[in-house]
Amino acid sequence: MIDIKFLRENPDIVKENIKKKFQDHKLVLVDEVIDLDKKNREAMRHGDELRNERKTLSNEVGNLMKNGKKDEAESIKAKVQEINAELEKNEALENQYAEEIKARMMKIPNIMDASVPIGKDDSENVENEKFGEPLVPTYEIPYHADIIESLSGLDKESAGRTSGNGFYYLMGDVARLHSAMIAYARDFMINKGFTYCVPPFMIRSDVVNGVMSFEELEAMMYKIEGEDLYLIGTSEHSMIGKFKGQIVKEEELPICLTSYSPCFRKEVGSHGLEERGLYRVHQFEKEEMIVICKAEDAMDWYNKMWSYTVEFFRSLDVPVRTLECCSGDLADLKVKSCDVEAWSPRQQKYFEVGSCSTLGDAQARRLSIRAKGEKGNYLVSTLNNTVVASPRGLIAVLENNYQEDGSVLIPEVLRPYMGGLEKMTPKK
RNA sequence: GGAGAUUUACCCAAGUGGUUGAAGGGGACGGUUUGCUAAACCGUUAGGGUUUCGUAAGGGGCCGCGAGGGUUCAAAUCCCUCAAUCUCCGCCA
Repeated sequence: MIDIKFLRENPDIVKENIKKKFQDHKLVLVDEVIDLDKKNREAMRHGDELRNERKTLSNEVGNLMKNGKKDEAESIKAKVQEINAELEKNEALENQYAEEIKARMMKIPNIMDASVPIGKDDSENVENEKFGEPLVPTYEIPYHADIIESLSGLDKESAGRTSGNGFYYLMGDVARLHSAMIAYARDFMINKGFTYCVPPFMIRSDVVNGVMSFEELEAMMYKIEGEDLYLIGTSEHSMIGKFKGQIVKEEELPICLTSYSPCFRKEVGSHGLEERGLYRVHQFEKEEMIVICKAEDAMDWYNKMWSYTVEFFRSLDVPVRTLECCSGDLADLKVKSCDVEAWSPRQQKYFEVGSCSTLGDAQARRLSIRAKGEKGNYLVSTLNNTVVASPRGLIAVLENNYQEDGSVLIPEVLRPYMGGLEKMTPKK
């Protein structure tokens, strides 16, 4: 959500930005908003006048009553009732304009950073940089679910019975490795100076509506029956929601938090669930990082944040690359975003394990998150990024550390979390 | 889950229908006094959103007493719904 003042003063920039995102059908929204905004301000001014008049006259009624001039008071009362009738009509108009403006503002995309590459869709995303040598082993790497099964680490059949498709039981050492990664990610971020946080795993509808659109909500969120609660799809929801309507002190910035949570997703979107694997599932666990900072520091943090994820995966001997979201693939709320992708030696290609975004002040405007500074209050910038999500991160580690004999080496940094175990070997 | 109490500014707190344009403390800040500090005294300290006038400095208007509705000529004050906090009971890891 961009600033309506900015739109008022720079309609051409807003339109140019829409064109760069190949959303030409939204161009008309800009002029509509300008027109509605004008009408709305007119209505507001009229309403203010009426309210002012009512206040003055009501006070007069009080004075007249005190002095026993009942008849005069009655005639003024009648006058105020007329004003109220008009005010009611006018307020309906004010509300209508405000709603129509908001509906359009929600659809107008955030102004992208100048560095975002122009492209129509995800096929035109741009590889920024590779980290680590993408190894092509001389032996075949099995499908990740088969690796996990060979290590007696997976039971999808039982999960199917208890919960249905998209769920899984992780078992034994593999389950432990999964938890080890999350725990290591937590400590990794704490060492970067982030504050660790375990947030609520359910949030109310007003928070959900603040962090995502209705369409996204329908596609992702599980609702608790009979309660005003949703299971979170990522801890970003509760972590950013934490600051909804708040004014933080400038000296507290930047706020750097790292949070653990399970994540629940309906995944009713285009891709759907995978039959066998653990790549796309209804439930996973994630270590997340969020930063709330001043606008001028946002780009520095953005670069630091994705590089933390790169560093994290490199410490697990997983080759990665960063893939920048092109204009057409960039979500409307974001200023700039890139995915961190891990190398899959089986598929000989990279796959997404994390996503780093800077949203400028758009999210803060929507949720009203401000900082109190010397020159007054201002909207903060918000950023979020994945440290690691598992099982997806688990897949990357298993494939990249798979040995010819079917065993899997445990990356050194994870061994302390595995009771010193160095290697997982198939039972048979 | 049940019963009761509470929610006003940085903190405490007065305020049950009409100069509340929100009292009074505390704290903070500024000043006087002072060799310095403290004390005392004086002063300042209600924000936030938005709109409008003005080149600007600045001045108006509207909203704002947990949130949202309602009653009324008029709401911090009366009514309803919701949320949070505290106490007790129940239940439970």
